[in-house]
Amino acid sequence: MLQEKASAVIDDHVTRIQARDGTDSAPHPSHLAVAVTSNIPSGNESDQNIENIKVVLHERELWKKFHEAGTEMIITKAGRKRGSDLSRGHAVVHSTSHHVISNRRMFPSYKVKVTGMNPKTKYILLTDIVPADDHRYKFCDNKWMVAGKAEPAMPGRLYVHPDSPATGSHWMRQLVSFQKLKLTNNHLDPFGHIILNSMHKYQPRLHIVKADENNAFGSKNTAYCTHVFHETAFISVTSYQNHKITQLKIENNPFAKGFRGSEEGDLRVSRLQGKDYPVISKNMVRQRLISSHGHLAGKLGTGVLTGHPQVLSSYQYTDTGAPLSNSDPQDPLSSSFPQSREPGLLYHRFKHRADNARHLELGCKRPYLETSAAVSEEHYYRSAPAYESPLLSHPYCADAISSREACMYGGMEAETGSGTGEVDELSSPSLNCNMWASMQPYPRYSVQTVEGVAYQPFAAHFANAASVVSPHCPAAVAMATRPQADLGVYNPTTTAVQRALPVAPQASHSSSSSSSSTSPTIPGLRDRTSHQSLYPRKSGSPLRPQRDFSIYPPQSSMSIREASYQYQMGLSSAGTHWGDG
DNA sequence: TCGCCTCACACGTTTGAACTGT
DNA sequence: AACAGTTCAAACGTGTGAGGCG
Repeated sequence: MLQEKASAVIDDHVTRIQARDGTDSAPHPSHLAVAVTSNIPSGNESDQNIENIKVVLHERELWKKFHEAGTEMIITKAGRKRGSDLSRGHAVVHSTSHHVISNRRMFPSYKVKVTGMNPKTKYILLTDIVPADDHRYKFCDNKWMVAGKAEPAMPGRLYVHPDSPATGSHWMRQLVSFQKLKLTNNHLDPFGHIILNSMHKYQPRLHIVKADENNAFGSKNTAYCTHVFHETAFISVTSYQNHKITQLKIENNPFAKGFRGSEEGDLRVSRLQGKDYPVISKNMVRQRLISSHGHLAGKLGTGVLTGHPQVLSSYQYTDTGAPLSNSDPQDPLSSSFPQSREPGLLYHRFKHRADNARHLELGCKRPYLETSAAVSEEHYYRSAPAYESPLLSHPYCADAISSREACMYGGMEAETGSGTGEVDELSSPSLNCNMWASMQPYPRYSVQTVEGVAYQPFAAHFANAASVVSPHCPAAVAMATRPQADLGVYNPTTTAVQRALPVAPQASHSSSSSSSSTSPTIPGLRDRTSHQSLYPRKSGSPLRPQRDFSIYPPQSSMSIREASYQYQMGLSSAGTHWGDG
């Protein structure tokens, strides 16, 4: 019954979104991420409608620094014990969560300032990380280049903010931090961390779901919005490729303080190696060499690997919803990262460049030369060519991916099956995480980008979620866990929904940081929120500044079936200009 | 040989329980 | 007794380099 209702809502919503397609994709002029509504109920909402919610990316300048250099995020496998602590003689007591020690957080961390919420309305905040395109990359010639087709997508997972659901006043009181979101490349990750493929480009997204009891699951009044900050896009790596990124991380991440200072850092390396003299790391030297070589190569390769100033400054879309490009002539990222599209140009251009890049592969990650070690860090920074930003938003070409694996519920499903995930859902009563929904294989959806970075539609996550266990946020769990079969997500109607789903941001890199989209109805919330007593929360409790929201603990034993609800995702977007703070 | 990945490591930061002072 | 502030060890997060693998 509920499912039918949800499907009906989706259909209705899709219809409206389709009617709107092509008319609302223009970037929103605001400097904030303004939710552009596509289907907001009229007359029965307060002024704080979901489309009025504004989200500002915290530390946007830092993000931009990384973005300009081509953000990389380390992904690792998990499950090892901490050898270093053991070696220090610490009495290591391993709790369940402490066994998971290797997965890495994102840095910069994903933190946002939210305004415009109804203080009394409850919202669920969650993030996901979706492929930004269908390419695999390699770092060559000090640039990121396309290295082929993307590997099948990892199980799509959601990170539900542990405070969810909470009132608008709660969210607006302070920064909302997704700092403890962790990344992994372990396809079988059982801890609920977000699974990514190495050397692939991803785009984090923020979703805000209205979860108050008057806008609950099945209600057409329930709304949500999606915010995307293009500067948070990154390429996942198992080890840093770009020395610039390494330096930025070291300089800005407190945990990496031990590596700060070129001389001190080198000395530390020396100590680690039992030497009394400074040692320049191989990576450092390599990067220096590549940097120098890349500079030359870049000149030699002008027009092939370097910037294309003519690339459009705003996203354009094909009739089918395919993004064109988001490159901004002023965005340094545009200059070194292969462009998949340019205004009026076709998508294959990307490949063309990749092919061209082969001619320059001599400069790819060559072994460092000892003589390069003589180059001081200071000299390196002063003489090295300005880093060209390798990270561009590449539109995702849904057609290009033909066989992404459907996933079951978060973490446990990766290799136990594929497709609906319903089986696993039934067989796996719990999950030690508070997030996650499965990502639908790309081919199942037509992805419409609104502002450039195309990716797996949010709805796909929800619609195909096999399970999510969130002791903190049953509603969010619920919305992400409804079996896709129930949702009929594979039918044409659903495809239409996905076409209308939110996409990457911005019409202009230089002026826009995020896009947002909204949808009016997200069925399934009422049922969960009305059972909050099962998950005691202090929805209005004050938060510590920049509070963390651990994806642990693995406490919930709520059955997956219990958590199975449907979510609907609507779409619209707003190109956004961002004012700091 | 090469690129990518895993693992172990040392070090710094964060956290929270235990302790101390008011 | 209650609360606030301090201390400190454990836990956690980090980049690095060696080595494995295909």
